[in-house]
Amino acid sequence: MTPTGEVIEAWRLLLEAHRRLANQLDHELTAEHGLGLDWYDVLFQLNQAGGRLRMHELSEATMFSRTDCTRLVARMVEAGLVERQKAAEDGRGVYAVLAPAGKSALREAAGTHLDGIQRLFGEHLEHREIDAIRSGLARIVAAAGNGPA
Amino acid sequence: MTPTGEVIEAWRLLLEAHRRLANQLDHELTAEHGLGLDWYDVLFQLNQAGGRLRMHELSEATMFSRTDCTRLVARMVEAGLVERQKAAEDGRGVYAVLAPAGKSALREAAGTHLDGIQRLFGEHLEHREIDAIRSGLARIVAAAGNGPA
DNA sequence: GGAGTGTAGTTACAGATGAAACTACACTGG
DNA sequence: CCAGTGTAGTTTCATCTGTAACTACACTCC
Repeated sequence: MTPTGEVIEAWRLLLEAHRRLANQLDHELTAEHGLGLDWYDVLFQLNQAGGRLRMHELSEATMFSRTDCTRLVARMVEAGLVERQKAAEDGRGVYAVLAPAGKSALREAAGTHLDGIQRLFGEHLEHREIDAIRSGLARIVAAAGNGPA
Repeated sequence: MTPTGEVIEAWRLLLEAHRRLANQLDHELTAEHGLGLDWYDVLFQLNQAGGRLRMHELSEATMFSRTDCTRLVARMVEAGLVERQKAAEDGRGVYAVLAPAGKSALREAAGTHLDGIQRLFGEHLEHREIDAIRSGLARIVAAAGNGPA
């Protein structure tokens, strides 16, 4: 039941790598485009989904709480990057819709961000390591999704 | 400069795995021992260091801000898990010292936590994947440590 | 030996955060 | 059709968080 030292080390490195890179990427994005990583993620997910998502779908896709999504979207509406649409088919529902300004903001920021990912992350990894990370973490994420708790 | 799709996928999986597992591990620790992951980390680092650390060393080891360390230690002193000692050799300095109650709390919580790491993380990884994660992320962390920013 | 610069730690402040309460609408069975 | 139960989203609240100012002490160099 107790993990080996290698497992613990791997987990600690994952924690540290995550914190360092997330901070760095967030700073870069904020400095160059006035966009936090959170806003980027919202724009990215909306774009991936074809331009709009129900609030709870956005919440799941971005891994932000529903509370956060409400506030995030509110501010991004202020900034003109996103619009809100009442769902016609469900009186309770609301769509977050990618606005044109949001789409162009995403396009601009994507360059910086992808660059950062390559420079801070991809560049240091051998191909077999990338594959190992993908396959291993995919299994972990899948297992955590169904988990008993 | 633009990362491959595999690199981006690896990065996204790292983000998702981190968030899911950190949440889950924190909940388990809180539920079973009334200890947050943050407190655990403080106790763990103090123990690793032989029982005491200067505040700024604790900050570096745990990756919490100095502000957080001040507050974290204050609360843990309240709870009797940690003690504060003025540094004799430096009038500005303060040591956070692992109290006996902290040591036993750590010992109890460690079982739960290591178990969780194995169950949620280690168990799903093949040995070669663990090695790849360790070597790759170690290089990344080292590079980020010196980074220009 | 004391002015200037640097470091350790705390505090004040402003903003972010999630859990839980709350509102509004949807569905189901009688 | 309407009570009961469930889901979508927002708001409230209590707490946490980092940045920047602040206090206190240390070191250096004249």
